[in-house]
Amino acid sequence: MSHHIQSIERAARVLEVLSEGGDLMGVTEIANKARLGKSTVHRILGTLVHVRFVRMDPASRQYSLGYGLLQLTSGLLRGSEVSMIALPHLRDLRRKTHETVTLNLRDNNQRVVVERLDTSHEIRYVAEIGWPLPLHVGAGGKAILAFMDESEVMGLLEEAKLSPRRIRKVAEELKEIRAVGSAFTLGERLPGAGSVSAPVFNHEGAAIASVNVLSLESRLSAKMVRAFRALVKATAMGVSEELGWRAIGTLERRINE
Amino acid sequence: MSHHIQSIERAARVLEVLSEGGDLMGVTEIANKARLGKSTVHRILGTLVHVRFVRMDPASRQYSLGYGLLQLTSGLLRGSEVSMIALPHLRDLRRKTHETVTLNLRDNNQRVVVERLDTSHEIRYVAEIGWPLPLHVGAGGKAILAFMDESEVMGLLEEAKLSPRRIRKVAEELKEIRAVGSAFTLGERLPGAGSVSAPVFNHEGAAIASVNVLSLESRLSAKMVRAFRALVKATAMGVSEELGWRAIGTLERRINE
DNA sequence: AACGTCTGTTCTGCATTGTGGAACAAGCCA
DNA sequence: TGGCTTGTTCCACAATGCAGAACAGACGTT
Repeated sequence: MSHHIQSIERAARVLEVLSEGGDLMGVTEIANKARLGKSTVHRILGTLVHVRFVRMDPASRQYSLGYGLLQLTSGLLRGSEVSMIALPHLRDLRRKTHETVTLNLRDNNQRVVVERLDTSHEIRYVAEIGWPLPLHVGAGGKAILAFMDESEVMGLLEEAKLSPRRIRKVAEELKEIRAVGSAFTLGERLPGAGSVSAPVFNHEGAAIASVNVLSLESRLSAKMVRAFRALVKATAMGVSEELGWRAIGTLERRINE
Repeated sequence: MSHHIQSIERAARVLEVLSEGGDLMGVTEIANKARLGKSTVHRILGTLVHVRFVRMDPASRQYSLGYGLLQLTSGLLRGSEVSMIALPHLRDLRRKTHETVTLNLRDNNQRVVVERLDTSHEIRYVAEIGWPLPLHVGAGGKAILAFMDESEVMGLLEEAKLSPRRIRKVAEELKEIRAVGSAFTLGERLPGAGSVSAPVFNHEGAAIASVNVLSLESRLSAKMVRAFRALVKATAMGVSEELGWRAIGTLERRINE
């Protein structure tokens, strides 16, 4: 059984620490936060600087993330077919809702925020680009979960160590989501926040993403939720169709499963 | 003399290959392009998947970049103070020019595209976010170079292995740029493309970035170039001032040096 | 269906490579 | 100047990652 390469895992730890720190950091500070030796971190930083993943300010000898990382992700971020197709639809959705709109992509047993258009409102819902979120918490996750294989969902929920009764509860919710075609949660991931979501299907009919409208409990009336549900569903369907998903029959078949 | 850590450099090579490939790739394909052994690449990929820098499609056993990288850069991209301050100004500039507008940040002896707002025109100028570009090629680089320390500039040009007469020519251009406060190049980096740029100064008066308007030779008249020069300069100055740069005197002093 | 030929994965002994403590150098503040 | 940081270098040891070859699946061609 080939174990993982130590130095690469450590380098990743260093990068994480650096990204959380935000500002410039010194070698010992990084070493402490990453729980590694000073000289080890020094050596790692040296090679990370060399490959431009980390940048060093020569004057203060402090480190921060480098632009080599940007170069890597530039392809990832806008290069993803789904993102590119979805973007105009998302803009449209924000214009209609005046709320923050996001696109989540499924990534194995989690979801990742890959696109975000901010509301013009003062108070904003937090959902940073790149952040991984669980599939079983929040509307954006459940919208995807609801259209995944039953067995896969169960395995995932058990792995997340939910109690049997919570699993039953989630299963109920997923059924409801399948029936309606959209998900709505209130304060599930963040207290005081509410979100409405609908799944995006690819050409094979797999739920690969979700379109979400994020708002605040205080701004949401029952009437608005109804309106958002319709808008989000329409948006997600628009994206799905452009991805080659044949709308007629498929969703209905799944809904009435 | 501590040399660089081999496995980290190799991991970086693998990530680069993956980012260039764009699509999903198999182990052997990656191994060939990175000039590494198959089993080595396999091991590296395993740990990169574990830290979420790489994602594996379990069905096809093919690899692509993972969203863990996005998480790292989300702070880098929009977190940069300069980017955040510049963005509204850039939007304004695009509205006025109807051309692609970019922001380049100086990164040691190169510059990096950190922000890009696309033109609505069909034909677009290519400048991907995250790409590193030389400082001595293109208006966006020269605008920065023109306001750097003379000795630093010379060292940089020699390191780039320019011939003495080319160095002289560039020095002439930089002088001209200092006199006017903006740079204009035609087809220097890309044939048929033209760009107009102006430097952004931080609170210490150092040229840390440039604002650029990118267009095509066929769309540019002398009159438009004049107009763009003024607009770009005004935009860059607006950003500089918000960064704490005191406009009065400083630029003029540098210009009349 | 059985074959050849691609894939990706696992194994194993060897030596290379990375490790970490301690020693060194360089700033900074009192 | 002295005592504290900090970042950097050194070096001997052994743990760690290496490469090649063997293994196992998946195609797809005949």
